[in-house]
Amino acid sequence: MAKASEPSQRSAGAQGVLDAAKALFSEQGYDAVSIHAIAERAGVSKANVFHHFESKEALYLAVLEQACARFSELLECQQEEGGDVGEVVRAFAQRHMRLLEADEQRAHLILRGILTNGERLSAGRSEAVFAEGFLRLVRLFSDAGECGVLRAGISPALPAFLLLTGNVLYFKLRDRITDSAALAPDAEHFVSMLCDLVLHGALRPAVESAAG
Amino acid sequence: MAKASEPSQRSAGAQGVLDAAKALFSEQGYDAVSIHAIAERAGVSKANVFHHFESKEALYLAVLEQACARFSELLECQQEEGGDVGEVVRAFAQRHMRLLEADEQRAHLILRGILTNGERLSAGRSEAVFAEGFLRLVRLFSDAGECGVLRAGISPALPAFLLLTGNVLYFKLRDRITDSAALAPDAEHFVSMLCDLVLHGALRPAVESAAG
DNA sequence: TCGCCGACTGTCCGATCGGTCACCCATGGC
DNA sequence: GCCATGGGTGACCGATCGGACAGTCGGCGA
Repeated sequence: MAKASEPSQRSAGAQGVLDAAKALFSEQGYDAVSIHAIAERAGVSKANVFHHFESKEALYLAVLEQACARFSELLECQQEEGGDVGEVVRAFAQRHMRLLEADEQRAHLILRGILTNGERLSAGRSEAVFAEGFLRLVRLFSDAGECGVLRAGISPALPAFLLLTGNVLYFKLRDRITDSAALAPDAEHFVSMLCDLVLHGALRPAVESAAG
Repeated sequence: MAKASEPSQRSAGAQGVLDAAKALFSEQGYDAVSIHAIAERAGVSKANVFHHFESKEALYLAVLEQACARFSELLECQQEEGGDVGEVVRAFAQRHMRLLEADEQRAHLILRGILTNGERLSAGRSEAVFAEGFLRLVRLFSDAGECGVLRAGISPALPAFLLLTGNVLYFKLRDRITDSAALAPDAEHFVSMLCDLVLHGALRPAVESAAG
């Protein structure tokens, strides 16, 4: 039995099950999805699901693991080089948003793990991948703070928090706000405006205006 | 049978069921909670639950309805009087956060309805109560914008969005961030800092500095 | 050619799900 | 005394849940 051991190199059948599970879990959540539904979507028998994964929970964790792995990988592969703080932050935020949009199933899956208070199913992996991006951004602002670029009384964690959560909640809620008070025509505009506001609110005037 | 008709004046037994359901739904979600568990927690039989509520879904909606009603009521009872835009916004944000903290079960219940993409169970009521606060805040900034107080290129919806979602996500995530990059010592400090950053980022320099 | 092994399936299981039903019992107006 | 009524209950229902098991099939190395 292959079961849950090596995360790499799944057989075609196992990957099919994994893909079906990813789609269903991401849009309905753990409890609302039955093994039967996953098997049906994958075009295999229910028993086959248990052949590849030793339990429903193991399958869910495998789905989450794969989603987080790919997300972390993409987030990490590009290193921001030094330069203007504002530009680096803008680039990071845009990349983060594009990463959310690139695979909506993956994004919803990870966010679900974070937002549903880890009430069950460790999901610590989701938190880790979120924390990873968060801490990198915090460090960016923290360094800026040591150079005296931050306004007084602003914790470096706050702008980082606002940028990430702003992106995330825009991503989750955008199709339910459009009607009345429109936020932005599209995600890219939103991120641009968000960075503008946050940077202007967090950096000292001289530095910020010099930054553009 | 009383069943689901008048939202007002439940019998003691029915309210006991409602309270038990509220506690369980808020911390585990709809699917993960069984009628048996609710009945056990309320100290009544399972059949009794169906005596008071015609189905699990009706019970859930009743719980949500009561939670939203109380939240809306509290949000609405205090009218902000005119004056300094910054002060009004600060007062609103602090009140919003206190409302979240006053009843964590209620808050988690409403947020769950919003954040789990309404994948089932209308939950439109949660969205409405969220939208209510959001639109009021947007109008505030929108009026400010017409007076030329907003910086150019800033949509009035953006600072409103940031304040509300900032509060909400701080409320949901605070106990999982404390370790490394601390955001703020407590909720009140967080809201204060958040308002400072958002107002400074959204308002024109002259106005903002005059506002304190 | 045979035997092995992994992918895959049909069928069954006990548990639990949401929900129904007949019934009990205390109360109170007549 | 009597009956109507509403809160409350235990026993039970069919459906579905996650999971177990025995067995089939096809490819591959010896």
